[in-house]
Amino acid sequence: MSYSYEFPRPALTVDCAIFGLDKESMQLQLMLIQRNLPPFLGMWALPGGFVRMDESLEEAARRELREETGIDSVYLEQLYTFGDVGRDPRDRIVTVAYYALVNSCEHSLNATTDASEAAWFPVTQLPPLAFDHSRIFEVALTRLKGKVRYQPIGFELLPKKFTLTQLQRLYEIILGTDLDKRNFRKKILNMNLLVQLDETQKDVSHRAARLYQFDEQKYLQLKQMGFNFEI
Amino acid sequence: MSYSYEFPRPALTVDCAIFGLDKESMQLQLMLIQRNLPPFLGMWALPGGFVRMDESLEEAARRELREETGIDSVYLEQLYTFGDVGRDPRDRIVTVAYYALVNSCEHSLNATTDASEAAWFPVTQLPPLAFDHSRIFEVALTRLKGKVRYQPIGFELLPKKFTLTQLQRLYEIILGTDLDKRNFRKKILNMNLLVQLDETQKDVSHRAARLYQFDEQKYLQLKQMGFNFEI
DNA sequence: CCAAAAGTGTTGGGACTACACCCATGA
DNA sequence: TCATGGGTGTAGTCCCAACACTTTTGG
Repeated sequence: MSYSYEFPRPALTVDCAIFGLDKESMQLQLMLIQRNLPPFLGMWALPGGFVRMDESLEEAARRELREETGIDSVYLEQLYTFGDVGRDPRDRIVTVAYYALVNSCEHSLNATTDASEAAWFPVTQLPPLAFDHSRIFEVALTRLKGKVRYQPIGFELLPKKFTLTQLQRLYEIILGTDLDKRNFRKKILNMNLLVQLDETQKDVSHRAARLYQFDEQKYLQLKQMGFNFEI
Repeated sequence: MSYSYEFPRPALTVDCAIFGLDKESMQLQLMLIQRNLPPFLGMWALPGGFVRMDESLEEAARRELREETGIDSVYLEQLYTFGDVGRDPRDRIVTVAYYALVNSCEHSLNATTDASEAAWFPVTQLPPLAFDHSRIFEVALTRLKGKVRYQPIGFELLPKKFTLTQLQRLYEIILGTDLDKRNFRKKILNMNLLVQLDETQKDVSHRAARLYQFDEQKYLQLKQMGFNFEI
């Protein structure tokens, strides 16, 4: 192993695949920004940018998220690092991809401060993406589909208080299958991870559903005792 | 997003956590090399090195594996990218960590061509490691323990032909639990992923066990039909 | 009173766990 | 013949899937 300065260095960026859930259409959505610089000028891309020398990778991802979309403090997890030689036409650029889950699609976009256009797209109708960002998105979606089954990260896509039907719909959307209502409720309630609130839905024109909240503390306790979350 | 050359660049390396299985002791082992350059001169470290401009990350990992340990064509998977600011005392260095599974501890070391010392250590008795390599190892071991349950990667640690008892021991070692012999055999054979060979063990001083082989083709077929491997 | 979603139990089948003895082989 | 691991079946339990009707609320 030799010293670093003997070698030319690839540039290093972070990119974020940000997932949200649209309440109306109950569709999974991805946030994209429209590029205002070449290459791929005018095309849509994952938010991202160069890693600075004085910040960790996750710090860089959070900073870019904030700067480009106004999103702050969300679930964020490293996804994969993409470093094929030709993935950027100008230069050798390696990108550390993250994925993020946010719980209110509408809210976030108002906070956008950056000049570049940011918008949500249903994951089933994405525009062509710059660089290898389609590939990154696919890996992110696959990871989300896989992880949601054995880690309680789905809650990150819902508001703090939610109904069991919303939770079930969420899983149906992500997993792409229908779930039995009674079995789903039995299973999820038996886990003892949800606290039932003394509140109900408002403004619905039918019987209002009970609201629930995810109990992270209890989950951490149970996990240490060997409990396994599984949908 | 701006152009890359406006920014100073972190250096980029790859590091490999290489797991093997010692047949005699039936212990999980990690391959380390002894550093012959500062920093951490003389300490043990994961094999690794700088990523070149004309090779992908996985190519870099395979090249370092070959150069430093003589290991060629093994199961290799990207693990995680470590980029905390202070992880290298000299310079900002981001490393893309991989983990590898090899199926014959003994064999591999003879092929070592590099000057640096390479050796296997039981994962339960590792020496202090350079940089944040202990942390990388921990993440790798956690990943291995998690993944081995729902993906048939355990076979990568065994020779092509193996006995059911060897396979069971492997799982017991990695998962850290005892498994029931009859239940284990029923389960694994019911998956129809193993082909029974017309061969038996040699050179054992007791009844020789049947040899089996993992059928990758069948696994890929079954996976596409929605089959889920699970131990 | 109608529409729309909320909420609720039971049963059968399949999978998993626990468990103990005989067999083949080489020394 | 003995020591060592190889190889095998059954019964009880638990979990999961399948399945349909009544309740509440607002319009």
